[in-house]
Amino acid sequence: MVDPTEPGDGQDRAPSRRERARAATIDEIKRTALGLMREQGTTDFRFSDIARLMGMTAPALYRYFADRDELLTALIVDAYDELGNAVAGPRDEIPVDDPGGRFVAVAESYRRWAREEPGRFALILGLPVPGYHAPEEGPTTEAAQRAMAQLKALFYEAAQAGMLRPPRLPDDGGVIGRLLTEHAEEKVSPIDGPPIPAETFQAMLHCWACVHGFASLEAYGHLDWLPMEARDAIFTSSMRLVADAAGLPAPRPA
Amino acid sequence: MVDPTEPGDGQDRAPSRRERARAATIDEIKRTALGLMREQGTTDFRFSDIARLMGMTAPALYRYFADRDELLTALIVDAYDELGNAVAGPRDEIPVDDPGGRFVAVAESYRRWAREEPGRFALILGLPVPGYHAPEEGPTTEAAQRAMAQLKALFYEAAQAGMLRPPRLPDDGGVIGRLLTEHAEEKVSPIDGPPIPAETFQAMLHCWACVHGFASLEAYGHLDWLPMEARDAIFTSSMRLVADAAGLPAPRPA
DNA sequence: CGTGTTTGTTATTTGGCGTAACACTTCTAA
DNA sequence: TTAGAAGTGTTACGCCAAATAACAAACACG
Repeated sequence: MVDPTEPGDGQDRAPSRRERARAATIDEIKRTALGLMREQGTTDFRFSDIARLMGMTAPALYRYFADRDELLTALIVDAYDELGNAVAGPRDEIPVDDPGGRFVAVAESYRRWAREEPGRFALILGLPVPGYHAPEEGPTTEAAQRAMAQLKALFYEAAQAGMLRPPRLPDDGGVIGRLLTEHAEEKVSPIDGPPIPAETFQAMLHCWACVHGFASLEAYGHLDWLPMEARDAIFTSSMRLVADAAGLPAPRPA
Repeated sequence: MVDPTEPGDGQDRAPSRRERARAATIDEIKRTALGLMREQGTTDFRFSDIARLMGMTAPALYRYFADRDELLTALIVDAYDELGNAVAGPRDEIPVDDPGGRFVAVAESYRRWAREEPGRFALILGLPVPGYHAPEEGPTTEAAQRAMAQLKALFYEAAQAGMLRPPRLPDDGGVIGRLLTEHAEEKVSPIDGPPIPAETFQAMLHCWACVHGFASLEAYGHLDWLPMEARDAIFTSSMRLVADAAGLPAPRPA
């Protein structure tokens, strides 16, 4: 049985010795694969290399993952979750009544994660790995939504607290608002909450695009010609600007 | 001889019949590879597939490219050049005294190119293809700078024409300006022109990051859940905002 | 027309993915 | 305690693509 679902019946009993060993092996495989990705700077890795590093032979890995795609799917889900955690952690260290500061925290940790994990960043937010076919409607999309929800939550809280000015973004004749409410109502709302105003949603996308642009340019080395200090300063400056444009109050100085 | 350099001596005589045939074959190989990339949506392609589509056998391709990396390098250089042309064309259809409009034209064509050519976009602005090792200081960096220069030129012209307000970006204590002038003087200036003020350079990076963020999110399908009209409207709105923040005048209505 | 170059071929090596068949360990139940 | 089932590993193998070697045909040019 390779299928990791259905751990018995519906009940979750204490994991047996074997189950623990299996989980540990799965974890070691994933960690080894990540190590290879980091080492060679690509999303490519060889089953045989993973096995060799673990002191096993390649075919043994197929006891744990049906094929390369299944391992990749697992890595993608993990990566989304970790990116989500990476931005949620620093965000939640800033008080809720400082949404500007919370946004800057999210932006900075998004960028840091991208820079520290370019391979995994490319895995989830770049072009799919050659030959990889994502499972339809699968766990990857859910994981992506969970990660995205961390940013949404920030704006939602700010709106709830009444700390969100109307954004500065032009919406000639309310076209965007109409389109968003017509076609994508359910996507616009964060999980478990009333809808964000369309204009705020638009502002959030603007912020995300800008953060993501910096993060991906930097992750792939396209800003290497700039000294790190300058990159830091420029990034922070840009983030303050987009936060302001989105209607967030200026971050409170720490 | 596979080495494409040294076409005789320094002189460029009329290309002989054989040279023309060779150039045509090289071109066909590249076009076939691009077709495969577009078709399968990845940066991966098989030499054997290219050869089959061309009615040849795989080893014949090695007469034209020493290995997969050499073909990739050629494709990367081409892609940079075409991206540069793709943004320069629409830009130059807008009058020089409308730099805001010229920026929007650049942004829109950058985005369109990314959406239409996600594979090539990933090739140049994403994570390197598995196993690919770029030649050091090679033709790829030069091509990248040529493409980037198209955006620089826009800001340079606007500054020359005195149509550039100081950007709205905060630079506390002029840290960014100092860093830029200290460390990256030559990179800040466009080719063949006096230096752009550091604050304008910063604004340009802000614009680029935002354009690139939208473009890459969309190219890899992360905005597919939004209807195209909404994406268009939101993108345009964001571009107007960043252009304004960068000190460009509002685009003149066509 | 003969010689050397270019461009193609087929045959072969190398290396990774994935499967098959088999061996050893561990858990479970009579 | 012990037989059998389930789980985990192994070696041997088939397949496919990259890249090289050795060879054959077409072409350019004296």
